[in-house]
This record gives sequence, structure tokens and C-alpha cells, in this order.
Amino acid sequence: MKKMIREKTRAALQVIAGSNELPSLEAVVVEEPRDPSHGHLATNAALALAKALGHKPRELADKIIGAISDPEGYISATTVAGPGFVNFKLSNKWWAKALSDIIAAGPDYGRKPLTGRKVQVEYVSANPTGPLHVGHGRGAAIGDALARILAFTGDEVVREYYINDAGRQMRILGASVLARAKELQGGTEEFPADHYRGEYIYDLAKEVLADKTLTPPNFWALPDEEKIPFLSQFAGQRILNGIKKDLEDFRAIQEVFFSETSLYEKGLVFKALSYLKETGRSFDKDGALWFNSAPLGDDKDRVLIKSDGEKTYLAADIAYHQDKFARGFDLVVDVWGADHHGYIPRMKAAVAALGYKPDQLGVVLVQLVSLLRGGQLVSMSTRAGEFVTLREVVAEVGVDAARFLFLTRGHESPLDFDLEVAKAQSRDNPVYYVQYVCARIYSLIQKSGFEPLKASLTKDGAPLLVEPEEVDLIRHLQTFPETVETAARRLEPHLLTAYLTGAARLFHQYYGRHRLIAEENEPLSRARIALAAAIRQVTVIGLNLLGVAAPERM
RNA sequence: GGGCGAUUAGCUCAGUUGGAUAGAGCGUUAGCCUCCGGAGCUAAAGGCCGUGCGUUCGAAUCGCACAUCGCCCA
Repeated sequence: MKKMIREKTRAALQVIAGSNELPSLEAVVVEEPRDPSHGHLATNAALALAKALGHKPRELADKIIGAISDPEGYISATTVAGPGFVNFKLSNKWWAKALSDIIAAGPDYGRKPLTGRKVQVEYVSANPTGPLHVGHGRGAAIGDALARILAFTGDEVVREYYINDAGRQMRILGASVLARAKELQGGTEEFPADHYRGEYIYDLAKEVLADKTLTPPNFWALPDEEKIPFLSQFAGQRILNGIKKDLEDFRAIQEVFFSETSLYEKGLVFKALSYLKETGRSFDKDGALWFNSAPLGDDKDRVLIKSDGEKTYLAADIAYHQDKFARGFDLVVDVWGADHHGYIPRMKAAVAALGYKPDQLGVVLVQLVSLLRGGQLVSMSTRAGEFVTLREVVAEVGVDAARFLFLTRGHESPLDFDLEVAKAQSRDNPVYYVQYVCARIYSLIQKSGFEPLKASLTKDGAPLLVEPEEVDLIRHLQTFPETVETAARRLEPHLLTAYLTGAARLFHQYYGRHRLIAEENEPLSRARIALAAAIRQVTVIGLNLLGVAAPERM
């Protein structure tokens, strides 16, 4: 739509300029005016180019209108308005053609050809020290939807989960299980304050106590320091299996689970540190090894190996990212919790130090989720071990509602997630509002008995869909590819939930004002059912990109 | 103390290359079931886009200060 007008405007400007070279069209935009009375599209060409072409804006606008060529009859009116905007009204013939194109594209409407770009989306990546909670669910919904959107716009996408299984948290996990095991055996030691207190630790302790195959047979007689590494591994493995199941049930499939420990086992941390040393990006100071990140945009330099010889998380993360890029990804997207925002400059610096462009690392920061029930905050304290798990939330509201609601806000905005709203089967709940479009249209098509794909949208060359609501709907459907593309470029899947909610509103309004199946006028009914089918088609594509079901009946 | 982000209707928030009279949902108020699915629709009320200055034909959008809130770092 915009493309058509852009080309016609450009051609008109060329006519005006004659044999002279056209000035830069960079500042010229074609857009949809907010006020519908201004027409369907408007361009600021006359405002932007008045100076360069030596005309007053309004005079230039008149000249542009005079020079527009439209043999196809796609434009029904052109006007000059305000300081020199040129407004275009498109003809019903254009809208009929646009709708046919959308229907013809079918389930691939909005899909882009393969770009050849390889993209990795890493998301959730929670420490395997406890079950996933609601916040992880938001990260999962965003990461998974992003992966789907990027694949749809032509990238080759791999989804990955990074398992932080090497650090202090894992030792604490093992120690927590040990402490609970002792307790279950009648011990009276106080449970350490900084250990994991969740109920699941008891379950793990019981499981390991009941395990008769532990080696050596006198396992429980070993000193604590020898028991803890085993218990860490034992608990971590089981918790990770639970996480995998949670993600799978949430339809957030990860293709690769990458272990931090494996970085050390494969010598990748050593390799990365050697690389930094050879390229002069690291130095020794105060008995520690430092990454010289400040010249690369970080606030200050960062420690890689502490004076006690222990390597930092950053050292492992640099090795991990070096490995990611070595695997051939052109773009690496990390979905992180918002508390990691201070981490971005040093990772960008690391990417630069490794010889890649900082832009090749895209970081999506996901803000906090506040869980509410009927407007009241549900307390979530990890320290007390009482948090609401993703599994519990999904069991209560369902995968569709949870995923959709996690994607209703920009990822950088904190999100209030109200369990009562998520369960509501009414307009309050945007997921039902959108899904209802699919069910309602499916039912309409069944009832009509038409084959919408075969409907003709014109009769004797005259378009049948001429109501303002119909034009608004087609116009909205036309912007779908652009919306998907923007969501992909900006890594913002929430643009799609907003789009779908808008489409649903337009459809429900249309349905309320016009009968789609008008018995006395079959060609019109066929055209309207075809429009409805196109709306359903686009809604289904959109919901698929969000990983939300598009039901035929509800 | 330094850094990052936020501030738009009573509430929750959209609003990106700067564009004409700033949008939506919820809530409030008043309506719509002889009618294709009422999980819906129609309409009303509701705003100094945190404050001030600047940039220009033109600012919620860009810049600089300030205020308040949140997060990160020391």
C-alpha cells in the first residue's frame, strides 16, 4: 500500500524535476494519518523537498498531485492539506485487489524469504537450583515468540538454554539437600540462612536418602565436603529435568541445553582467556587477571580470575559467547532478567574484544512480573522459599492465557499478571477476545457453506466491499507484514499482541454493525465471508507466532 | 556518590526513523438479546503527554537541566 504510493509520488517528483536530478528523498515519508478524514495515506514530500526544489510547500504539493499518474484507478482522491501534506484516498478497487493478494498468500502471508542469517536466541537459562517461577515464564514466552518471529521473517534460528551449573549456587544447592537430609534423619543443626528453603529440597533429600544404589555404599559416612559435589549434581540434574518438562509443557522448546561446566571441560574458558591475553585485552593487577573492557565502552575494567585463582562468571560468559559466534551465528540474542542490565556493557565489550560487532549481540531485558489475584499482590519471596511456580500458574490459567498475557507489554515494562483476569472469559481477558475472533469466524464460514477462497470480491468489475469498516479491516490486514517485520527488527513480540487485539476489535465492531451473511445478496455475502476468512487467516498466523492456540470452537 | 531506565486519562499501558484534533483496555455512566456465537456491540464522561528551557515550518517523540520512582554498581 505504502509502496504503491511511494512509487507514484517518486515518479511524480521526477516529472516535476524534469531532467534535473532529484534531491534526496530520505526525509520523505508515506504514512497513515491519525485522523481518517485526511485520507488513507499521506506524504510530507512537499514539505520536505520544498526548499530543494525551489517551491513553496503548498505549490509543490499541487504540482505533485498534477503529476501523479494512476492508470489502474487505485487512487480515488488526492488533496492538499495543512502546511503542504498530500493526502491520498485509495479506491475500493485497490482494496479489493489488496484483499485478494492477502487471501492468495494463505498461511505464508507476511512470511519473508530466507535471509541466510543465522540467529541464536538464548532464553530462560535459569540456574538449576529450583523450579521455574512466573518471571521465567515471561522470559520463556518472549524468547520463544522471538524465535518464531525471526524464523518467520527468514532467519535460521536456534534456541538455546545456558545451564549455570558450575558456580557457588550449585554448591549451595547440594549443601541444602544435605542439610535437609540430615534433618530428616533426626539431626538438629540449624538450616543455614543462605540456603534454598523450598519444599522441593525436602523431596530431593527424601529421594536421595531412599536411593540404595549410591556409590560408594558407605556414601553417608563420607565427610560433607565429599558428599556435597555429588548431591549438587544429583539435585541439579533432577531440577533440570523438571525445568525441561515445564518448558515443554509451556510450548517453549529449546533445541540446545548448553552446560557451563562443559565450557571448562572442553577448555573453552582457557581458550577465551588466552585469546584475550594474546590480543592485549587482559592484564595482571593485584594478583588478579583483568579484562581491559573500559576502552570498549564499559564503565571500568572487570576481573576474570580472582586473586584466589577462581574464575568469574564473566570469564565463563566470554568463553560461552566466543563459542556461540564460533558456531556461526550472525546474531546472538540473550533474553535476560532486568537485574542484569549492568551486565550489558561488559558483554558488548567482550563481543568487541572477541572480534565481532557489538550489534551482533542483542540483549532483551525482561522486567519483573508481579503476580496478582483479584488486584491483590501475591507474595513471592524466594528467600522464604514460597514462590509461585510457572507450573502452578499454567495449571490455573492455561498455557494460552499465560503466554499471551506475558506478551501484552513491552518487555522492558514491569508486568502485572492477575490470575483472575487470566482466567476470565470476557473482554477483560485479551486472549479470549482474540481467540473468539477465530471461533466466531470459523462458525460463520461453516454456517455460510461458502468456500471463501473462491469468492470474487468484485461483480462486473465493481468492488463489493465498500463499507468503511470493511476498508478499515483490509487496511489493518495489509499492515501485518510490516508489523511482523518491525517486531523482528526491534525484538519486540508484544507488537504482535497489540496488532491482534486491534484486528479483533475491528472485526467485532464490523460484525456488530453489518450482517456478514446477507441472504438476499449472495455475491456480497461471499465477499464478506472472504474478508472474514482473511481476518481469521491473519489472526491464526499471528497467534502461531506467539505460540498461542487459534481454536475453531471455544 | 556514579550509571541505566521510567514518568502519557481514576487504574494498567500503546504510541521509533519528529507530522495535522494524543490512542486502547479496565473502571465509571447510559443503552443493545424477534438478529450470523452477548466470550460480543453502541455511546458518554475523563489529558498542561512529570516541570522548565532549547533545537525547527512542527516536539509526547530529539537535546540540556530539575523533580519523583525503580534497578544496577561502588
